[in-house]
Amino acid sequence: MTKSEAKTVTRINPRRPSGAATIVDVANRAGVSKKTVSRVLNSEPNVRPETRNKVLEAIDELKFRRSRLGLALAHNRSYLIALVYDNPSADFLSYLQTGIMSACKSRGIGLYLHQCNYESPTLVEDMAQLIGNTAVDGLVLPSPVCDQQPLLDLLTEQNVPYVCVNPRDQNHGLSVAVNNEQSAYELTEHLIGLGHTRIGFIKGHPVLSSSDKRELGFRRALRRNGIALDAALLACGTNDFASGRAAAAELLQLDDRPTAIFANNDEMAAGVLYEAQSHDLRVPEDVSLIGFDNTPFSQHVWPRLTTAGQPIAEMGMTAAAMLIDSFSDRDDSDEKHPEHVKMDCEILIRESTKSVSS
Amino acid sequence: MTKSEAKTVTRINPRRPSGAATIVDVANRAGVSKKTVSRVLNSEPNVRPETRNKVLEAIDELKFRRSRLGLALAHNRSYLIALVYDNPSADFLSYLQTGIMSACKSRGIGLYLHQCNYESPTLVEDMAQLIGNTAVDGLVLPSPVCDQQPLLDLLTEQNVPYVCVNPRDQNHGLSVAVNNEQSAYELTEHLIGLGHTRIGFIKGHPVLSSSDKRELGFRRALRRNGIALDAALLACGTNDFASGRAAAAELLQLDDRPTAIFANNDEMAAGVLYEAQSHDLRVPEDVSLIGFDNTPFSQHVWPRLTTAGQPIAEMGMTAAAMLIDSFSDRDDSDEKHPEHVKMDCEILIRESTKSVSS
DNA sequence: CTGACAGTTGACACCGGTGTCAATCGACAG
DNA sequence: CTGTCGATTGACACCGGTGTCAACTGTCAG
Repeated sequence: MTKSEAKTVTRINPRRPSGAATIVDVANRAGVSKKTVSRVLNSEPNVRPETRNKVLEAIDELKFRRSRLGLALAHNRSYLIALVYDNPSADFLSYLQTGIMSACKSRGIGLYLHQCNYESPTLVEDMAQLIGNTAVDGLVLPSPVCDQQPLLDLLTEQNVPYVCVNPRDQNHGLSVAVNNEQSAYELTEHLIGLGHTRIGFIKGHPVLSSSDKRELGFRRALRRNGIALDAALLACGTNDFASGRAAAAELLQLDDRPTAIFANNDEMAAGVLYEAQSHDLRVPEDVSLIGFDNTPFSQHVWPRLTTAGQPIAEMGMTAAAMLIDSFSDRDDSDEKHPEHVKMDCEILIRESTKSVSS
Repeated sequence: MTKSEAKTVTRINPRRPSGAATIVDVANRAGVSKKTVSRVLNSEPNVRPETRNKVLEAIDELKFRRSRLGLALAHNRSYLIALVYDNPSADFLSYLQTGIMSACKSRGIGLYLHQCNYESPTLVEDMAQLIGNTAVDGLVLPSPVCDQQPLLDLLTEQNVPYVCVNPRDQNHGLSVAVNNEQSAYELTEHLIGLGHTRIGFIKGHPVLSSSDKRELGFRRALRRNGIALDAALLACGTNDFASGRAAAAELLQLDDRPTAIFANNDEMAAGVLYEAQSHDLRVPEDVSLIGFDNTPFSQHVWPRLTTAGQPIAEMGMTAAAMLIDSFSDRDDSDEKHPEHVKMDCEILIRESTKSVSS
């Protein structure tokens, strides 16, 4: 039966370039078929314990590791999710990545990175390429990328799952968001509780939904405490240091200077602090200061900034977990995950705020 | 010729789940074989212009995009490189990623992210899994991951290309590094030029090679200017804010206080500044201060810190370009890339340093 | 002794591309 | 008219896994 024997030995694999063993090597070594090895790898039932052991031994001896490529091709999915970001702060990005990767790791999924420009006309085309070429299984979209409707339309059309992080609105997909409005409200309440009534507010970058929401929280706190909003105390910024400085210069030279300033984020608060200190105004003695984000700056500067911190890593982890679980077959299908998760910021009262002494 | 016609139609593909067209769809549409489509995709010669156009049309009509999975399987490479990092600062990571991705993009390579713990006993095993499962084509290893010899041994044994960023030593692989020693030398020279002779130095984290190198540069500058090293002015730190504060507390309470402090990095310099300011010492009037890294903190604090900035994004771009080009087939093989690239930091003289006035 | 049936295993096609090799075609020299 | 040769094209195997289905085994009831 030389003929049938020749058929059984499917192929003698001359060691692939990488030198790693394949499922065929394992099959030959264990004296079984590819399919049986596959059964063992996937813990399928109906494999005789004796056979299973032979296969496991072979796997061990050859240091076999299943290739994600073969798996991917067979299942027509890449076992990869992509983080598509535009230009978040380095700290946000770093924590978010850590969170995402921790969720990925326990689920055997890899993380693919893609930087884009949210206002580029080629954004949709870029993403179509990413989906077409790389066949990522899903996307994590932090603000402001997740607010680009044409992009979301594409994903919906192509049936690619995604999860938004801090989106402007909750759309049909999944989302994880932080309660910006409430946190800004609480920070403002803190200032009011210290006796401040003339509070300057520096708006954030208009494209970020967090800017609107924080301003809403600020306004609600004033309203709730019967403090009229003075338009002169409202300055515009773009979340960067320079715009914070400029806004501060404007606010601090008013005849009736605010006794406290709430900047939409820590980086602008840094600008305020810089502007104040370089004009010999002391924080918090002359002016109290509040930021948002709990950046390293806010923790390291003197005085440390009162601010609010998002649970960024946790958001990343939750977002990735929701995303992956949404397209993975799961047995416990009764256990429904929520589609929209809202998290609270941590309010951090520090030395940059103080009661009005005058 | 019904027979040969039937043979030409290889298979009718009932649209894959993702809905995307495959090379077979294109082939059928254009009335040619898979192989011919492949030829057009790869710009191979010897395809009749007429045929090429038919194929291009079909590609266009079907919005066909070549799957990286098929490519990967056929070539036994993943068209992915991995960035394996432990715990760099968020800013470093963010800029590095941007640089790497820009080099990747123009070469059609994707970026895979992997966070690890450089001192974990499972580091090597983790990496073996990454290589075995994901089959990444190469690795970018920033310090201190690139200083783990067992890991490098594994990569060498498995023949996986890698590039080190800021390694302790230049080994057989590729590397991109910044001239830490020289930059620290120049910063110290700057202080000496301002008349400082009692200069405190706060060492960095011992596991990072940059710490040693910066200290060497500091010492060389003293030596070169005939200033004896006072052991009391040498403090230990671990590159974080708290250790910078602690070291500053130690240095600033000396009877013969240093007139300047050189902290191994900006975050520790932030600690020094905090400690000084909270004890009513003014920077730079009472003590000059130097950091390293050009972090946002150093730019945003008042006074802004004199520091040195690494060209991080450029380093990332160069590293990724070297790595990818090292394993990509290139026609212009005469054009040799260097294997070890050294870059210079930008020395940034700002307000935190001032001549000794006393 | 026979048939039904669950447990176990393997042959084969398939996923989406590329590499190899042979077949076909047309032009041109002998 | 025939042979040679380069240009063009397609059939087929392969990369590393999984899904489908049929075949084979052994046990047990009828």
